[in-house]
Amino acid sequence: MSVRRTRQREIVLELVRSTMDHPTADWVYRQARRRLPRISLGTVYRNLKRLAEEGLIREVHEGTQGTRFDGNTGEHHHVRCVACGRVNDLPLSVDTRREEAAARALNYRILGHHVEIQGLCPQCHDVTVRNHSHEIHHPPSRGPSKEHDRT
Amino acid sequence: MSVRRTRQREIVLELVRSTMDHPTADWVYRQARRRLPRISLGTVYRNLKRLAEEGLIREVHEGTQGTRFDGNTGEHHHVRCVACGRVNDLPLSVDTRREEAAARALNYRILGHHVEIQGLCPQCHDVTVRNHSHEIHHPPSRGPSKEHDRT
DNA sequence: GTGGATGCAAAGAGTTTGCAAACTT
DNA sequence: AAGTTTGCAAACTCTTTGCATCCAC
Repeated sequence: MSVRRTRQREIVLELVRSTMDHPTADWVYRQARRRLPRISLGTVYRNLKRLAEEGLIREVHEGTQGTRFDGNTGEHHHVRCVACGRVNDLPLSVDTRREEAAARALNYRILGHHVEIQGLCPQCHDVTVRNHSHEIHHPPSRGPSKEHDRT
Repeated sequence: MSVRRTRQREIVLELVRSTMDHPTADWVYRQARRRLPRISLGTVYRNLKRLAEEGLIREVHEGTQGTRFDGNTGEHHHVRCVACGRVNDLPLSVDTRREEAAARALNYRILGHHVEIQGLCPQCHDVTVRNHSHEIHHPPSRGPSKEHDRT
């Protein structure tokens, strides 16, 4: 019933909090293995899920490249690169009162909201321009290029 | 190169447009089979993907229960039930200019935005209340109850 | 006729889970 | 000692793909 403090749990939390890159489970796994070579992917998933349930980290869905995790649990929103899947924080807040009123009118009980801006990150934009692609305004829904790996 | 008009493509598009329920690929498949018993799930996926690329329908991600499709391509936002995954449209628009300015400051090229309100739909709210669960404010990230199937 | 689209089955991601052993309290 | 958590591997879900056949143009 109670939460136990294990090295794996500690490392997973530390890693998610260590970066603003909204890492995927796999990234956390690969990093964690550098400090705890025997850690398993299943354990990483279990810890991520639990930490999110406890509210210590946040899950970020949207995009098809798998769930991402966010160590910043304060109120903020996201920009997502439609090409590589990268996510960055946006500190400002939006007024969603009208949406929430509309949702209430549908008899929803409102719990929260999330704003996501979609775009091309600097790197992907450069690539697109360099290839003088015609697809700037119709980028593929699944990222063609792997995300520029930051470690 | 050119798009061919096939019965499968027609039916998939019709089905996605026929409902405001933001169906999953599987729902479209099950419905389509009633009219075209030999249609395959692969074909449904291929058509959904293509129709989305062509802009005739829209993909809605977020939530872990798989991608959903939206026949309404006009500007609007969504409420999602965190318990059953159901999605409804919200007609109003939000002012995201400040977010977009922030994204631009990060050198993103902005392509669009999406606002999602999270909540409990009427049915799931009722269930939660009836069970006097303690989890109203911490609902599980993966829906426990299957979405109330509307055919 | 020709190239795109389909059905089928197999393969791929990403994520979850059962179980015995290991560890936390 | 009691009960959690782990590692491992198998299982699952959702989605994509290879390929021979089929069909729209």
